[in-house]
Amino acid sequence: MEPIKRPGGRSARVRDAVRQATLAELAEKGYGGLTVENVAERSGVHKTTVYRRWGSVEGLISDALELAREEPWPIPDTGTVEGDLRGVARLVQSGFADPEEGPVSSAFVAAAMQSPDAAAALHGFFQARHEQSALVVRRAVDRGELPGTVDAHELIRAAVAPIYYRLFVTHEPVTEADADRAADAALAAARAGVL
Amino acid sequence: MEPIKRPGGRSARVRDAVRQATLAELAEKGYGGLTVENVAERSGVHKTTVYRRWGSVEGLISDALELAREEPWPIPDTGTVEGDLRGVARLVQSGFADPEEGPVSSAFVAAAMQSPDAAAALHGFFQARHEQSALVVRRAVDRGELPGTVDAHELIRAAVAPIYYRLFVTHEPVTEADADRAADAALAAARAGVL
DNA sequence: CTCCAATCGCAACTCTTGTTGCATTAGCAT
DNA sequence: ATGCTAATGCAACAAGAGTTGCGATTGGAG
Repeated sequence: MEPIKRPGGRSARVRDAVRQATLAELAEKGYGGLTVENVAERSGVHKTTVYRRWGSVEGLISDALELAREEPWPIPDTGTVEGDLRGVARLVQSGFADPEEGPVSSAFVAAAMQSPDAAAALHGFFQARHEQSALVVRRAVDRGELPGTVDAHELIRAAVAPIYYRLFVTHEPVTEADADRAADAALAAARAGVL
Repeated sequence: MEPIKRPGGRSARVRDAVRQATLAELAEKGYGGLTVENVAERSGVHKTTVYRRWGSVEGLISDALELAREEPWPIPDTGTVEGDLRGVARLVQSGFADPEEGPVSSAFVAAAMQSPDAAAALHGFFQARHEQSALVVRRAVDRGELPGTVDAHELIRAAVAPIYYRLFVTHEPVTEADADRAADAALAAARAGVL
């Protein structure tokens, strides 16, 4: 017989405890302050077990990322592309500005830069996000606001990229106005037929 | 008398040796593989000295960043905004694709996510880059290709942001076509008066 | 109910990272 | 040349991260 998993057993409890502890630690201390040992202590799971199952800080984050991927996203539906796209951009901006959510999301990005596993997990995460966000574009095409030739994913990328650029590359402050401008610019490009 | 510096003395030699070793290590092993001890050994400087003057891996990178900031950038001059903007975007894309330069630049971004000092240094670096790149926009305005109301820095940001977004956030491959498209989209937005 | 395999807890250990006190050297001033 | 001071080298140490072998516990199968 094949090795059977024990979805409701101790393993699952341990896993949930570690995941929760990871997120709590991340929210408190950010990526730089995340330690395998701290997570172990906080979760009540022995450090050896955490090392064996997750291997490292990056492993912990990769695991947490797969959780985050499942959560649906409140895609805005304002009736116009302008409003919807701005809504998406603002969702990104406010998410990182939030003192609880921000450090966790930032940690995901940071971890992905140092671990191929985390990078793959983050790639999947954003693939899902882009897929969900594409709905905004499809609705716009249906309403005749945009030509059917628009590349939905590319439009979304252009709408949010400047926010991430400011946050993680140039380290400039990001305001709601910045989010709106990025969305508007992407939309203008799409209307011009470039995206 | 005030403490006098010794610009041509041993301190300067040590500093140069460490800087060079840092860049070499970064190019070889990337950010994750950069260690104070390795840099010390490679540079021939004792590890205690490196710890005292640079403090940590992030300190080493911050220092190297201030060097990189000085280096001028080959701003393209093709005669048209399209060409110039695409040139800037391609410069970014090819820089990160380069097996020598890429890991070093990526390390700068990674370090800035974990150290306020490195973040400040990177902020200054990009401020300088944006300033240099703005020349492309000013020329375009002079030629009448763009309205004088264009925000040069904002246009540059929009032109390169999608590249960084792909590289460091979504971890998608980045081609020359992607760079061109980002530049074109930014330009279309600027022409529409959004930037 | 009993047994068995997988998983976890535990303690001891190693290895790497970073620190500290002191001796030594190099560079600049006089 | 010579003395003074800052900077470096050195060795020993402290702290923390990660590993390993073994025994204990868990939860499912028969």
